[in-house]
Amino acid sequence: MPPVSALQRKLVENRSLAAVTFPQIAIKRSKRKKERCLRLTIRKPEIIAIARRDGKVTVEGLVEYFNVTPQTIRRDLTELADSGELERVHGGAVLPSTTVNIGYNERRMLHQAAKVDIARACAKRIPNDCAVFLNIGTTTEAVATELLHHEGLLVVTNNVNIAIILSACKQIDVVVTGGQLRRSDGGMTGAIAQNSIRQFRFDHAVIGCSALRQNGDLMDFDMQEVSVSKAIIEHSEHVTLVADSSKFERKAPAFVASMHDISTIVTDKKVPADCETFCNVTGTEIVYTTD
Amino acid sequence: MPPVSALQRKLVENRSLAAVTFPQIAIKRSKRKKERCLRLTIRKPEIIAIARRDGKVTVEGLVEYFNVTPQTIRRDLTELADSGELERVHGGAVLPSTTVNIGYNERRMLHQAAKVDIARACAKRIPNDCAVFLNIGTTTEAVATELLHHEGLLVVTNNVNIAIILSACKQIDVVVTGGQLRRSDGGMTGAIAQNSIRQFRFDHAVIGCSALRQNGDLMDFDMQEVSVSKAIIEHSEHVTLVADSSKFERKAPAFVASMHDISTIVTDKKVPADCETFCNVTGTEIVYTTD
DNA sequence: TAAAAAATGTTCGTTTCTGATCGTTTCGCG
DNA sequence: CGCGAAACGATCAGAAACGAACATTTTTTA
Repeated sequence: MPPVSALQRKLVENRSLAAVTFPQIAIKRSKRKKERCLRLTIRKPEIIAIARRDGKVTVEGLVEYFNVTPQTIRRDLTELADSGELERVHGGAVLPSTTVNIGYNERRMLHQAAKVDIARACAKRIPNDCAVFLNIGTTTEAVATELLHHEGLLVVTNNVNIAIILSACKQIDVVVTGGQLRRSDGGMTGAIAQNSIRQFRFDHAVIGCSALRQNGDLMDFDMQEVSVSKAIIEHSEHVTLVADSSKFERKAPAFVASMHDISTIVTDKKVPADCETFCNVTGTEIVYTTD
Repeated sequence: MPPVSALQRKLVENRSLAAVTFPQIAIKRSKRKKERCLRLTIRKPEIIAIARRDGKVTVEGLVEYFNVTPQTIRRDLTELADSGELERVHGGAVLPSTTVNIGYNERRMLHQAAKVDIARACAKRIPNDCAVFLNIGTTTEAVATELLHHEGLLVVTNNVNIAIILSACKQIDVVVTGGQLRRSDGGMTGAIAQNSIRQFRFDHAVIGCSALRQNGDLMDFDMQEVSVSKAIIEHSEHVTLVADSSKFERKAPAFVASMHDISTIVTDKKVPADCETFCNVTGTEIVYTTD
């Protein structure tokens, strides 16, 4: 028996030989490889069901259950992982529940330094003993952290993360609006949230947005959030927009509010000239953290 | 056919030869080795789930649970700590202090074993595809963890911890009632909570209580919570009380409900004779976890 | 019915994980 | 404060799992 290295060489030779002799075959091969043909096996739905029930599946267990070889199960799991329905691990697969939280944590890190600066500047402008609303968003979460040393605040929020952050502080009364919980960012929206907001009048509201257009319009990705933001603005005396400069370059589909509604913008870099002009017209104060 | 060991030896020889001949390659190799590649183990998600449920995990306990060596568990915990999902302590790991209230964590440990059993029994009796309410309480939180693998649930809760626990699961819609946030246990009460509850009709409600009197009256420490519980009972078809046996010996001032209102009690030890008699009268089913 | 395609089984080299060992650090107790 | 025990981290060999290529079986389709 020849050593393996010789075998490998031989295999390589054979392959290249085939390619040379029958190029059409080689082409077919590569084509088939490129086509991501997903196999429709009877096992897949059942595998997912088992994974949902148990939180995980093992190759070994599925081999026994379906009475097929491990290789077949691996193929199934690999494809389920490719399509994002499961997460592959050594020896099996698990539900991909963790991925959501990780995504949010990473997003939270983005522009972290700028956000902290913005949050600090924003918190400094909020006095003690008043009623504040904090909206969804990573920047508003940063504001919550900076508010921890204020006194006599009543903070209302529709962000479950903010609720947790502020629950550490005895000096602050926290009210949660309630509503449909959004996994991606811990936000609560919907009719319940709006109804709760309508029962208050806020001295200060701190809101974020997904994007800020040149003409000063606040835009967002989520329609649900729009109606909540509108309710907030309606019931607040002073509205502060916290937005790091990355928001100037982004686009988002849903109109939330115009600059008329905003009392103060806190940001880290020079806003676009058009937007600044608009702020002058509407009397919106611009606060830069870099001062 | 050469034995595998011979093959491996040959490979090793080749590698070390390469290392001698081209030292720069050896350096590359070692660099690559230093890169922390995270292992994809099937245990990690389960470890996190256990940590969320119990507030902590021990190396010893996990060794027994997974039937692997302490070294392997340590590796898992180290990596979970590196990625920030747990916090490493001597002998095990705990939830990161940011996610959960510290004093509350300790209370969560109390009667943990009984609570998990009760939660499991309770979750087993809740079908898929229905509307469920989960009230304040450490035992109801344990129920939430056990519900993670249900499908098609709408869960409404006035407990911010439960909202966080369930937000990990894509299969479950979570609605938060909102209300005044209580620092001590993450509960939300008050008019907002009650109003939200009134907008639903629940197939199942899971509630806890601070104490259970001999005559079957459910008692609580907090007046605020009483009106919320009343609203829950009013709007639920099936009400399950989860109460570990320590509740039988406690006293609490506020009357929440009588046994008439409860469909099922899930508990770990024999309820007092008087109470049992009362359950027979009211038709309340008693489920013991020790069965 | 035969060819083609898909699914499954088989083999083999490679990667990754696990358990064992050893030296070091931390914890608990006197 | 010091000591012993337990827990810890690094390292390495062996084992298990893995993926790629190929062979075989089953299903589809022309």
